[in-house]
Amino acid sequence: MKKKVTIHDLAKMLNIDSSTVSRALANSPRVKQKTRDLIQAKAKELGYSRNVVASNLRSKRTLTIGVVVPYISRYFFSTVIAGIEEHATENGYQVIICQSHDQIEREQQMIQTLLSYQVDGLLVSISMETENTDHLKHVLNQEVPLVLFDRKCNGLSLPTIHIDDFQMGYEATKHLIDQGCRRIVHFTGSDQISIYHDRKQGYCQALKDHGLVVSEELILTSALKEADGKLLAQQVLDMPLRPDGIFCANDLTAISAMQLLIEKGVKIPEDIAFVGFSNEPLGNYLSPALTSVNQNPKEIGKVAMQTLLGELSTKPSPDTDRLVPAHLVVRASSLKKG
Amino acid sequence: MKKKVTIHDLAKMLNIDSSTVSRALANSPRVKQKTRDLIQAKAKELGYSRNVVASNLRSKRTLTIGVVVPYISRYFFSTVIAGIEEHATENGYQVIICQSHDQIEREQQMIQTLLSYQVDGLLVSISMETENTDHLKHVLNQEVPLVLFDRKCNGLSLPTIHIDDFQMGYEATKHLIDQGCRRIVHFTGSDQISIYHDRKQGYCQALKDHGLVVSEELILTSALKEADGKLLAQQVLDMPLRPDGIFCANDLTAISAMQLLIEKGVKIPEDIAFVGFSNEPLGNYLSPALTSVNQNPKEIGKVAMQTLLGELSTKPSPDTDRLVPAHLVVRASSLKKG
DNA sequence: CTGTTAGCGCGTTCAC
DNA sequence: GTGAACGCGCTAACAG
Repeated sequence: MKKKVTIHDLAKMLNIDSSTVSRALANSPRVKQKTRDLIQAKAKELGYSRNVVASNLRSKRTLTIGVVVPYISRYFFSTVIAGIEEHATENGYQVIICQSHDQIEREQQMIQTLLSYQVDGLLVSISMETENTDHLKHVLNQEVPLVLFDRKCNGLSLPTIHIDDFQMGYEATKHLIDQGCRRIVHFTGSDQISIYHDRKQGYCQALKDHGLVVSEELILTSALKEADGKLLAQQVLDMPLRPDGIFCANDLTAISAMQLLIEKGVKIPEDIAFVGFSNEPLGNYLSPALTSVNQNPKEIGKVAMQTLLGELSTKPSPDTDRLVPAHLVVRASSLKKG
Repeated sequence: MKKKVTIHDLAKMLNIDSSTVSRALANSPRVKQKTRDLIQAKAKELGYSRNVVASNLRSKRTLTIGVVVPYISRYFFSTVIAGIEEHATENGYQVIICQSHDQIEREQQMIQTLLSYQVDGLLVSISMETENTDHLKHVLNQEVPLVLFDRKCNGLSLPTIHIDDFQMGYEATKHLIDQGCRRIVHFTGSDQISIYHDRKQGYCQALKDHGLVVSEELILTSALKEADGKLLAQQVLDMPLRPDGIFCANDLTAISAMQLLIEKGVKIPEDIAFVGFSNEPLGNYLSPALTSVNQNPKEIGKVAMQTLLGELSTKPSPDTDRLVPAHLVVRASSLKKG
């Protein structure tokens, strides 16, 4: 019913110029306090609301940032987004969220769309498929700040927020060793993907540091999809010499692997101890026998947004990477008694 | 580096008018195929990308819809959003997502912001606190289509997407009765909130239809926060006559209630059978003893978006509510053997 | 088929 | 302190 009220409407009613109204609404000190109050009162009275689209066009900033993640409904990502969103809102920024479905083509298209929306900055967790980085370079050419999180990008030097994957791989493995495990399997993903690469390196280093040998047949590589968990677990059960520990570099896979083990009557951690990555709230409930690496997704989101805000204000980006502290969540019932 | 290319740049280079360029890029048949091709080729060559903000200002539509949910990181909502997003993208719409944190104040503010962004439509799951609906009326006054999902709004007649809560409450309770339960507790929320009201009605009706009495002391009301689960479960254990079935009208609460029961050594379903609401992937993993109502969140998102698209094209909104089919997920291990 | 004109609503000069 | 004028990039309306 009510037509949209513009600053011109307000101006006419008060017999002043629209630019004054504009300034008053922006609380500019260049307009007398009295007229400011008057204008703001009238604005509220008429239910005026600023047309952000017009404002954006003129001011060439949208106070909007774009976020691209593989899947919004994965707990890790939705929690990262919650962190981003909270911190963004506090700083007056809006957030537009897109899913890439882990497909580079969609990722490229979404980023292009976000750019055409004139977003002020971009927060991206690149897809598993992403090897070609032309679309990311394109973003930089447009001088739009870009911060990555979770997944690092090989070719390009970009600020990236992630946990210390090497360190956590090391700690996870050390935990198993401390529990008395001597034959520890590692489920990993493509070595091209740096998070998996690094976690594996941490695993290897921990073994070496504790006088254990790194054996290739204990390192099982897969796409780490949910279904892979059961396949991998079965592979472990079929091994002639049964392993006594598993470190899985991925959350979904860890869960489904544990499922199979439990179904098959394997006692965890007595028969095989298990360390996975966190998939809260699953990790909280699923199995008290699951030790996991808590990646702190909300914190990752917060730090990512902070970093982007930094880029937004000052051009120089000194630090390339920022590590978010992660830690092992060990439950009493996940400890071997022996 | 590269400055942003505008249609004027293209126009000058090709010695034609900018409006022709505009039409060509919109693939309007009013431009000769040949010049269209020429222009589009040049556009691609120079890396032109339409300034959507300017376009929106002029065309008075943003092809953007706003979504407001209590918490983005809850599985139910993030999955609804995934459904919305998929269907929106397919139809050329962008999605902006906001969290209300279940606070009416934030909800009002977010909706106001989205309106100032000139969104073409709004999809809202109202907060638990929402009783005053002025801000929703305001949306309608602005003639912006508004569709609710999950939570219904009492005062206002608005298209709302939800499951058949009465029916599911009935089925859940009937399932317990069929398993041999005779003393069935119901965890419910505020009777003001229609989903809880309806689920409770279904519970009551099922009892009556099967010759059981509705007993007030078996109906436990709380805010249904996560922490309430444990409190409620303890209450059940403390009852002089121990119940043999529980129907919980909420996901988070169901999970934490089960947790406590399991901790206390209660055998589910042998001692007490349990039906909750789905919180996938939790429901899949947590406990094979948990029967739950699958609310089909992705489908809810899809239907919500469809409904909104309908409102977006044709003004009349005939149907006020749309029910999304839900169903009980019963696992073999959740059946009482007796 | 294409060009011309005139804004969309707001922010930013400049003068005053 | 305030107002007039202009332009952001694009598109609707009307010519021709």
